[in-house]
Amino acid sequence: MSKFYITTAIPYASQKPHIGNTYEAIFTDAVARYHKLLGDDVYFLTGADEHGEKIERAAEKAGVSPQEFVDGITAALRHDWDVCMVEYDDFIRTTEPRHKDIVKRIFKKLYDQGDIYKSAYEGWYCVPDEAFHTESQVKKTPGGNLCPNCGRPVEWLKEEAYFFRLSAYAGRLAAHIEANPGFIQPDSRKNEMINGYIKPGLQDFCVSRTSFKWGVPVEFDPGHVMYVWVDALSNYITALGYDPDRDHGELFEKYWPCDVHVLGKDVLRFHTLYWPGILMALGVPLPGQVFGHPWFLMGSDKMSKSLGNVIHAPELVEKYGADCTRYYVLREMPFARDGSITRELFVSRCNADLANDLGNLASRSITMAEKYFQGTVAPSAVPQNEVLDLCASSRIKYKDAMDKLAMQQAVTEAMAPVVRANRFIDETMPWALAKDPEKAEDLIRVLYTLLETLRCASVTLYPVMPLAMGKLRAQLGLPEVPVWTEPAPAGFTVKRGGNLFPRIVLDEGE
RNA sequence: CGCGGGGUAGAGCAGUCCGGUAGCUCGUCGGGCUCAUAACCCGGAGGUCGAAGGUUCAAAUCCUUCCCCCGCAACCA
Repeated sequence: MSKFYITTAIPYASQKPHIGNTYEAIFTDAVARYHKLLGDDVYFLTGADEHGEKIERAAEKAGVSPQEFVDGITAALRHDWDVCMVEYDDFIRTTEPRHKDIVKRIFKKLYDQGDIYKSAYEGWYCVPDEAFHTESQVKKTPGGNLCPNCGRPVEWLKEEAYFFRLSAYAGRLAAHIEANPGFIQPDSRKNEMINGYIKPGLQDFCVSRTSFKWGVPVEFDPGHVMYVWVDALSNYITALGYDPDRDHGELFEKYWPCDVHVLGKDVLRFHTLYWPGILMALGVPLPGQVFGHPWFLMGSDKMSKSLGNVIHAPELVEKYGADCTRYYVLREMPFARDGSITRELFVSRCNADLANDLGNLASRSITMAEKYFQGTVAPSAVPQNEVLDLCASSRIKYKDAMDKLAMQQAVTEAMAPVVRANRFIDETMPWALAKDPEKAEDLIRVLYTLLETLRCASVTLYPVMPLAMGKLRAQLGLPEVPVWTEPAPAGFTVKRGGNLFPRIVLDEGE
């Protein structure tokens, strides 16, 4: 049994979660459950990034304190994770003392050893937007430079700030990426990191601000609070009890280095450049893999509040259930390209795959087992045939895909035997076999094949749909929670329950 | 000449690395079956594979040029 430590990025608690944040949590949960299935000792961390200027301002606007504000957002996050069956081992909030105390000491240590130094941040500043812009970002006009966002004039400002000396680690980082092809996934993103950032030369990045207060204070320099990077990224080790000065906690010793950081492609840069830089400076081993997942598009448009096309996971869960929601997002998101979600696609996918193929296969198979054998199918010998061969080969392909985090491929593989089994019923016509007493043995083999196919699917699809697969397994007379090495049973004793996946019928106007 | 991804049947995609009768899912049309959740199974129709040129016996696939869409562009959650 090997250990497996996996994390999501910690969503920024400035607004309620949308399907993108939830997707990440579901994906990570599915990978974690897959490793539990294999028998690994899994630790799954998620949390919330609760500091920063945006939150400070959002709270002010809402008329509450920043802490009250993030309490509300984080409660919403945890609620969404819960209804989506995301079972994490720990949820870390960057406002918790256990995090802040350690982050302060990490910052101090990095400062003391010269990896963090004081300098000034200069740039074009838009006063109304309260935002800095680079030379290349501002719009140059004869009348002066303008803000790229609002079009108002910007002014050159200088702000005292601390910087992390990332440039000092560029060589080691490039070598590490070179030597570990799996470190950054997918490959297209890795190339982007190398060509876009490392080759042109890594620059030091800003780790403190004086323009807002809602953050972890830099204790040796009042007026400065930590800017996101050191604060937020450190959550992956502070949650495990990392301590820069003393012995680390038991969890850290057991689970670090992290096996996989799962995060959105938008923050891949910070996790593959900044974070390893910080870890190198601390003398802590680097994570095994950083996976930047793509995004969900609303049809072909970017999901955004201003377009008013944001989908929230709990809505889908309430209407169609956690299993369908999880199945859709995991089945529909490609490995390296953006996925698409609309109500129509959702309903179509769930009906076709879950209600028609999987649910219906379970329904017709179990019904026949009860009808022809009073629920007990015990073959004299385990049959061998094309369908069971496919179960075996799909299982191998599923595992390969899962190990590469190619979830869409894995789910498709898991479904292949289900599709084949439906055809098998038409080919063998068990209802005809049932009328001929001499064909009793054939009928047993057919039904055993069907039930065994369902069992195989209940194993591979368990990480995707834990609730429904648990129910299916109960109907098949199996323990609700499967293990990867579960042998094919000598026979089945089944009991029909309700439909696993009722067909979704859209109401008028939906 | 900024970087990356994409343009294949009504919709969504695979195939492109390693050229050889253009495939999958949904939809649609026709048929079959009756175990099942109006589900399942079989078959048909539907594509000049973004455009042009080149290499080749043969190009969605290789080369050149161009057009269009999307994302990123260094302190951005």
